[in-house]
Amino acid sequence: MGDQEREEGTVVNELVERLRARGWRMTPQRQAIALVLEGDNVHLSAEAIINQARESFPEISMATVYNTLNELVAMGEILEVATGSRARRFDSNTSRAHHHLMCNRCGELHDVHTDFEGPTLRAREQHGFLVTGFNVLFNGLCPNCQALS
Amino acid sequence: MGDQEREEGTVVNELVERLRARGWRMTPQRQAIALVLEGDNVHLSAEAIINQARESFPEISMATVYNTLNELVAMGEILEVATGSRARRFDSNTSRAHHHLMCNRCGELHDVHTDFEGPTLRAREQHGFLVTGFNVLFNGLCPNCQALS
DNA sequence: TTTACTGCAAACCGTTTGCAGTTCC
DNA sequence: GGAACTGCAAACGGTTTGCAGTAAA
Repeated sequence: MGDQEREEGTVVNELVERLRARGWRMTPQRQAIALVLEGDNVHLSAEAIINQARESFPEISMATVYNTLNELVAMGEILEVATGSRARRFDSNTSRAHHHLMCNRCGELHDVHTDFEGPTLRAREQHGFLVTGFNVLFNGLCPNCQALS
Repeated sequence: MGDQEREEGTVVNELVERLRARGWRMTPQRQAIALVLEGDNVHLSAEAIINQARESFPEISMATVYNTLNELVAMGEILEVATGSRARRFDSNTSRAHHHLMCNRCGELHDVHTDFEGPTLRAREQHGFLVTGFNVLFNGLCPNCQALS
């Protein structure tokens, strides 16, 4: 809170600028959401995004947040992480391909960058698919949860 | 249907035998579920499992299927695949570590086996986690969906 | 002024649960 | 006989939707 100061009602935020450039109407709701999504290691659930967005725009509704998140995903401005858990997790880091590390216990997520060029599937393992990419989900216990067990 | 014949009401199925050995009561419901899970490349949703189980035991209820699937996952007899989609997908292949290939369009899943020993995270990328494993999800278009687009 | 966007609240979907009744051992 | 299991149906949590009203451009 407060890292991003408002200047006469306008948020300084790269995502806001990109959305404006795409022709989006820049409502205070969308600015609040963009503010939450700013940063390098943001992997929030929709609920967490709503709660944080309410800090700068208390009246924002779930519907608006979900609508916005879905549009952002559709246009590639944010990513969805396949975690296997019930609630979706959104990742605002689209600038560089990366993978994820998740805590089995509390669900904490981190971006990770690996050395290798990535696994490739031999032709016989492709089952006729046109393979377009892959994601690696590392898992383990975060420092906090190690201490607890 | 019919690959696995009943012999005087008893299903011949390795999973059934393992569960019996674990002290499970072998109800017809559980046999029906085990029958569905038999095979090498089974990646069904709970709904699909219910529907297929009803072919051999029509009265089976959702509650029983979900209860059973959850217990099977908890005891490691089946795996859950993190696909990022809303409905869970269950994988009955626990005999050999493997990864998955999913169709972006229709959600079809395949087991895949990769050459490499797997990505490793340099210490600085572990963020203090105790890393216990990883899963790779390849994605692309299955043959069917390639033909459609 | 126009039409994109918002909030409400009800619906939705996959999953879980409490409980009374049944069945396996 | 008794504990383990089942089915029902209601509840749940996360997400989506229709629609009437509001506000950005």
